[in-house]
Amino acid sequence: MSDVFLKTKSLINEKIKNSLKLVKKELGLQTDVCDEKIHKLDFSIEIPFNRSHGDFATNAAFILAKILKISPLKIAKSICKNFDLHENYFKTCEVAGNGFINFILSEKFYNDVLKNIKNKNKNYGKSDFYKGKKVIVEFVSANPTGDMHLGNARGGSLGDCLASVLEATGYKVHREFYVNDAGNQIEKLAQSLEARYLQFFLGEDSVAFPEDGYKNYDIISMTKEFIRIYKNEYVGLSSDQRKKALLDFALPKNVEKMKKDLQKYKIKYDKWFYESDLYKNKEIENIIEELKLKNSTYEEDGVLWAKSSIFNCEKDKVLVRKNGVPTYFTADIAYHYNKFIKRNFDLCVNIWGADHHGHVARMKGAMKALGIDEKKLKIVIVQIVRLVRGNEVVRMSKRTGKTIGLVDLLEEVEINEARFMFNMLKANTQMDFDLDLATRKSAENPVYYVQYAHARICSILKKNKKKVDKIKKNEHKNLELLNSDFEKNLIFCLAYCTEKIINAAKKFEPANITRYVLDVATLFHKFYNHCRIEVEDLKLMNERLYLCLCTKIVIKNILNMFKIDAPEVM
RNA sequence: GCGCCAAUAGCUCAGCUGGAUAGAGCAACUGCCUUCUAAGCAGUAGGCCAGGGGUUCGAAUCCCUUUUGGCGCACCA
Repeated sequence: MSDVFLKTKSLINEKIKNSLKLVKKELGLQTDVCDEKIHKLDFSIEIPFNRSHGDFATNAAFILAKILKISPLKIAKSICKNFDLHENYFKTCEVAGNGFINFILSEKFYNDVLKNIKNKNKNYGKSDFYKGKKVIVEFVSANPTGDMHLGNARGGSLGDCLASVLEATGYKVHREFYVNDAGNQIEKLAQSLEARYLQFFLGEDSVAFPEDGYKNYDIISMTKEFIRIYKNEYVGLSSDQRKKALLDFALPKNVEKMKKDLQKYKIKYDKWFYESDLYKNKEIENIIEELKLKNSTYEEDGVLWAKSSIFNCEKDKVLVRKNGVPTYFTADIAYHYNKFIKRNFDLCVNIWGADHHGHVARMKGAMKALGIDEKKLKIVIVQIVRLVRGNEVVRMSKRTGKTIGLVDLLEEVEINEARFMFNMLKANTQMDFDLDLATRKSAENPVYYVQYAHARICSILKKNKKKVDKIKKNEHKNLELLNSDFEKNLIFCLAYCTEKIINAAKKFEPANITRYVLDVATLFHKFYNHCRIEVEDLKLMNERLYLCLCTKIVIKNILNMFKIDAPEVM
């Protein structure tokens, strides 16, 4: 059974178009005038802000007025008169003063919505909108040179939830972490490790620490671990041998740590893609050749430059340095070429921190230069996040004294809250993560609000288990008793779950879903407070239990999608 | 200086491809537990959608401009 809500919307479009022959005749026009233009139209079907206007409203008359050059009001009246209301979800079709056309839905609509939810159960909300297209979502991709920061925590929660949203709309989703284990910053890491290693044996003063090296504590403890095993056997060897040994030791450990830390956020990747493989497989060499062939580069003073005109950036960018080492940009181009051409993804989604936004245009430019449709590369920019306790900005971890990072956050906040809070706001909104709020176990904390609704439902369903079991088995035909605004509003809200998820996927905004599930919880709490479920009228009681059951399915599906617990008891 | 992103209630934010009287949560004030979970509900109050122009039947939304903030502008990643 297809989604009732989506079906209803497309029915409105269809039926309006069907009515147009009669409408035109009535208005004294040729019946086929402007047919071609009209055929292409997609009228906007909206849920009116003020629901007393109706359940759906369309601006069709305004759009048609422009084309047919007749007043919207006249057109709207005629459409309403000729709109076929029979045997479907519409009860009435009315014209508002200015030309909007409002529809009120019939019992059958509400009936079918609940039936649909019950039947689809765990699959309710999912669709095949994107029909199995392959998408790769690359997120976090932090440098393996130190701890992950708060931005990574936000990007991680967001990327993982976004991936789930895309999955729910029929995409075949691949989650990936790009490990920058090559290039400049790794050389820097090697030099830092080497310096610490030599300092240990030769004394701090006799070995200079690289000026822009990594000074953090991890480097020292990592070196110490290395020394515990290999002692001083690398002191006398060549620098290259020493650095290689140190890197071979440290990098896998760093990557392992990142894996473990991200798992605490319930994030699991399908693949950890190593930049170094691009070098090993000569993909970087190849991409340079490819770009040269496409005439998007030029050489000057031993440096290979990307032409700004082609790469869509202000200045020309370096692809290969004077010393022969390709830049990060070049590796990234090769990486994306790999995603699109070698692995054949239909869509690549990257979650980047706001500090990388300057990279967006030229990356898209690079795709264009390679003949890849740049629209297939979607880059979601995540704005910075600050940690706040009340009015105070929190910078340091109490325990470690260092900048608070991805792991530190989970020492204060539960994973449920972290995932929920990070997905409350649009990616592009700067965010203050309020520790006070997130740790508060009260109504102000939105996670609890939603979970509480779920637990409440579970409690009442459990109490009436026998009845509920029957409801699950039986076919419900008439739900005419669920006729209060509280009940109808709730059902209506449950109805557009699938559309919400599709829209969230279209806009790459999982936050839309977080807010949606909050709406569901709100409407449930209202319903619960106004409509007693355990009433004497058994027929009514059954219908209300049925509504509870369906609400539970929706809330649970969404919390599951975001890997947030849906407790049965609170 | 150039570029990207933003500016909506006291605070944090929604507001779809332009649509009807600009919404929610928090904070403030008032009420509701002998009845299914009060981690809940009902109500009151709160706005020149940063300022100014334009586009049209219609603008918080689109275009231009000014102001303010965040972030970028490496042979770093």
